[in-house]
Amino acid sequence: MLIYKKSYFTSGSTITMKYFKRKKIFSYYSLEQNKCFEIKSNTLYNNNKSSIDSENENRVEQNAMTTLRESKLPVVLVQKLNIGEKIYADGKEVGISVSEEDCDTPELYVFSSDDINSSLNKEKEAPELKKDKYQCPLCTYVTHKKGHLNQHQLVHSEVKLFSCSQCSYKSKRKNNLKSHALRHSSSSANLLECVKCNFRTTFSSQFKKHMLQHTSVDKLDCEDDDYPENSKSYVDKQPNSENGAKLFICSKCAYKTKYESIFARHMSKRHTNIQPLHCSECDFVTNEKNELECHLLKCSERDFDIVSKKCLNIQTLEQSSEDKLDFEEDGIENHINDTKDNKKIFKCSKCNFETKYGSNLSRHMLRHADLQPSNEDKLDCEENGIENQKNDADKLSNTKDIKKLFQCSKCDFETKYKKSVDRHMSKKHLDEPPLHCTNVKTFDAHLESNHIENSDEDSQSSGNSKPTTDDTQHLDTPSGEEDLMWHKCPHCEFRTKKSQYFKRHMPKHSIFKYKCEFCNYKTHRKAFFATHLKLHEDQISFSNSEEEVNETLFECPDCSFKTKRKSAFNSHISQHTNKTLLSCFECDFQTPNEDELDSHILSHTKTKNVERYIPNLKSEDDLKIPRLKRAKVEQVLQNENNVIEVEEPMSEEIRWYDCPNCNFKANNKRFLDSHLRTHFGKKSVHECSICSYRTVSKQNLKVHMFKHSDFNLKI
DNA sequence: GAGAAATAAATAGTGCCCGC
DNA sequence: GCGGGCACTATTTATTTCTC
Repeated sequence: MLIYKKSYFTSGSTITMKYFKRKKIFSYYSLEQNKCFEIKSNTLYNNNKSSIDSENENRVEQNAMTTLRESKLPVVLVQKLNIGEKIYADGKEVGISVSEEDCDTPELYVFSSDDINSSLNKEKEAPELKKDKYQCPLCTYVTHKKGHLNQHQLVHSEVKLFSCSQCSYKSKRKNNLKSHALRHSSSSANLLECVKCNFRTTFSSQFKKHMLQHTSVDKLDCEDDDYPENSKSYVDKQPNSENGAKLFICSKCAYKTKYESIFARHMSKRHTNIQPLHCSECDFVTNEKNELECHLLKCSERDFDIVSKKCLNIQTLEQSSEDKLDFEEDGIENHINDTKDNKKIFKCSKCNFETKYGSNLSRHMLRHADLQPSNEDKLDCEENGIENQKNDADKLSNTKDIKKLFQCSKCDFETKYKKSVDRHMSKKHLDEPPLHCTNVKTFDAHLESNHIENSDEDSQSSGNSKPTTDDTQHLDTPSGEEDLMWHKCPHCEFRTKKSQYFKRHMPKHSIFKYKCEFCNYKTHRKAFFATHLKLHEDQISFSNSEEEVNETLFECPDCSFKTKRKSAFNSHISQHTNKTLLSCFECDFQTPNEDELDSHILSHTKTKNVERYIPNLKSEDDLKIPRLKRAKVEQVLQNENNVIEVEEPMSEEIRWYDCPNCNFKANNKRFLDSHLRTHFGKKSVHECSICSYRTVSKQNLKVHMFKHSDFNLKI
């Protein structure tokens, strides 16, 4: 998915602008207008993968230049970055170094000019709301110091200029890199050890936090009193010399300066017992009057913000009618309580699992990654996924009632498990007649005829529709009693007091009208589908390309990436593995997996001459060709003529191994296992001896085997 | 398998100080 | 007095560990 990136630097008076190949637009941030701009490029790349040639690239630059100039925006292209190059603007060094990684992308350009400088000058005034107050143009951050604003604006930049020399860590800020560097330092000088327990850390903040656990801890904030008792009182002026220049050296600390006035200020600020100024609102103390004034202003604003934000939260809850609608369905009271208490609930998008800890949710999600769900569970997950998407859109996903129960539609039975409801239904209500509408034979038939086919997703999704007379006369309670009766879905745990919401829900159990071509997502609502399609924006942008589309859905075992294109999948996988992609000589097929390449090449070998693959045989290592091809080469070498048509590999006698998770077929079990690792990662696969079930988890296999034992018992 | 807490690490806000 | 940088620290996020 394309991310709308913007980078903004004030320290170097430069602006970075990124070119998005797929969208064919330039994106940059305008200081003058305080917003991001997109500029379309007139030059279209070919669909061929290697089409970004230098000629096209230059044309894109020229077009961008022209567009920029015509737009009269304060940006002029200086140059495209190359690795290791310094950046100059109008003959002057701009003063920003860009890491090699960022330079290495052809999409990154740097712009600077006098216009920008003038804009920056304006920027000095523009964000200044009033004296000593600066606001970030990209967010709501406000500070009273320009330096802090500069530092803050690194948050909006993606460039990490400070790299750790010992690992891959990069930081936007030098001081954070310094903190990080302590991780690599094993010297005891940086290690803080608790004298009352075995706790050790290199972080002073964590050390202090730890020490608070020892209730009898002594005063910790005593840095200012740390001077040795036997140290003599400071000497006001202690001139010394360094390289011939006079130096004023502080006897109380390591400070030294060649300026007498500055030395005097240092001594007065750092080593004199002047009366500190206290904030009346908090514990803040300072020696400087202007600092106190600055703090007081901030302190009062902070209190106001806290109050206003709380009010805003409640107001927001009450404002949106659509939100209100969903609150009713999901439990508005719990939502409000959770919001007020600021208790975050992490919910699994594939099942009903909920936890207060994000880490536990991450761990739980591994279960879904390990095992392919059964059809029934898959449906449940999809439905929950739809609900969650809806809730995400309404920012309610984390605020639903923790005790979400499955309820019997015919009695008060409730349980946490859907299967328990099914079991309950089969035992308790199997003989009972189905729910009847007053006007139709069966409840389901009634729903189908009156509430599914006639439903209009678009109008419902807008939230403006009102229940028809037909709706209310059937499912609602008599006039005036609507809010007293729950409408319970017979297929799931959903229930609502509003017939219109019930009507909107029921089509979920009908045939899904909208099916995503990029993943398994299905929905009956057009609005949801449109929202979902945004997840595949990048893939959609390629929908008209000539790239071959595979019907199989490829899912990354390491993240949530999904795609129908094997090439895209392999390209993505290589990001995790950092492996070099192996290319097929015959087509554009690429894979980091040698076995998979072998398997793929079989599709070409039907009528191909081996010489095409191995034009000049040397040694196997030198050739670095897949094993399968090497085997074929050996056959060729045994032939006297050294030129032979490759044997037909697609023989009917070959046994094919089908992947249970996709349409992949292999004529070699090893290839299938290799392929299965694309579903399960690099873990070993455990197979069921009775059926085709396969999993990477030994424990899962054990659980699975109970199914067969259960089956045997029934027999 | 999951709840809960501890620990580690990254990130960002800000007080403080210094050079000019 | 201003701008910039450093250092401290609170907060957030990720990982590990203990326990049931």
